[in-house]
Amino acid sequence: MARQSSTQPTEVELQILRILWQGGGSTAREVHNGLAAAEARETNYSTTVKMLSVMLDKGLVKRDESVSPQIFRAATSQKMTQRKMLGDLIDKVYDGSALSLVLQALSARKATAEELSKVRAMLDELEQKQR
Amino acid sequence: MARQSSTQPTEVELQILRILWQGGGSTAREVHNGLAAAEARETNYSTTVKMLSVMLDKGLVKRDESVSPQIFRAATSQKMTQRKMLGDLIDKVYDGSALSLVLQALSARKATAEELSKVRAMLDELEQKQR
DNA sequence: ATCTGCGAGCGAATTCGTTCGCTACTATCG
DNA sequence: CGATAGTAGCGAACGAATTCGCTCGCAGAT
Repeated sequence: MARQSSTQPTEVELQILRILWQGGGSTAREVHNGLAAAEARETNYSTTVKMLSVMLDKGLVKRDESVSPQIFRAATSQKMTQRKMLGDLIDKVYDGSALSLVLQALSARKATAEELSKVRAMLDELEQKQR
Repeated sequence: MARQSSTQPTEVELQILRILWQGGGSTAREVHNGLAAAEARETNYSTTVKMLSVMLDKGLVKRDESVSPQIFRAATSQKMTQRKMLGDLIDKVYDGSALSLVLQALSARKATAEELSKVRAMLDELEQKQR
């Protein structure tokens, strides 16, 4: 049991994690339904259960066995996972340059004025710290 | 032959693409050496050749057979690939919010003053367009 | 007490990415 | 002309991720 750490969550694992992050904790049944709802995913219920058990082995999720049905929770916060995956993407496809990623993210998706001002605020804050 | 479109390049495929993007075009041998140099990758030469042929099938690379040794080139630009992968990441782990990704990217990696000003310039430009 | 439905879990089957061994071809070297 | 070295390609093998079939146990309904 227990591998983890080195590798990123796979596709399906990520989908499951998203459901868990949303609900804060879900039963296998809820995860399965969420999965079926979100994606064009027509997999068997037992597949979902299996995924959860695999993820438990990997340490991606925690399980509360004291209640029935059992409740699954993500082992790591969404923030942490985001941070890690973002870093990986930067290394792998942006040659380590966070800057170019940011620029592209800004230009790719049209942001609202409100969003832009938030970014601006963040910039101000960063420049504060720097001096 | 020819699958593509739906799925992202895999790990190794991405490494190969990076080499191709750099050189603008490379022989199998060059790719292999590049691979060996960059990563702690001790794979056989024929593995590299196979990967290239798989990627050719998928449409990830193009091949110039008129010369010998043949020259491989990435089928899509680095920019395009970045854009696509970035979009995917935003959808998959940031619930579609480019904003939170940008904020996190900015805060995670400490940027230089120069970088920050570039971001600022981009912001200005975006706000220009908006009105 | 039986039947029925759901939770839980195991192990086999399938798919996909990755690796390599082996063969064929070409061109150069002596 | 062989011998030698590098390129090209195919199919098998392997491992990891994903899928499911089938079994078991427990609760509530009949």
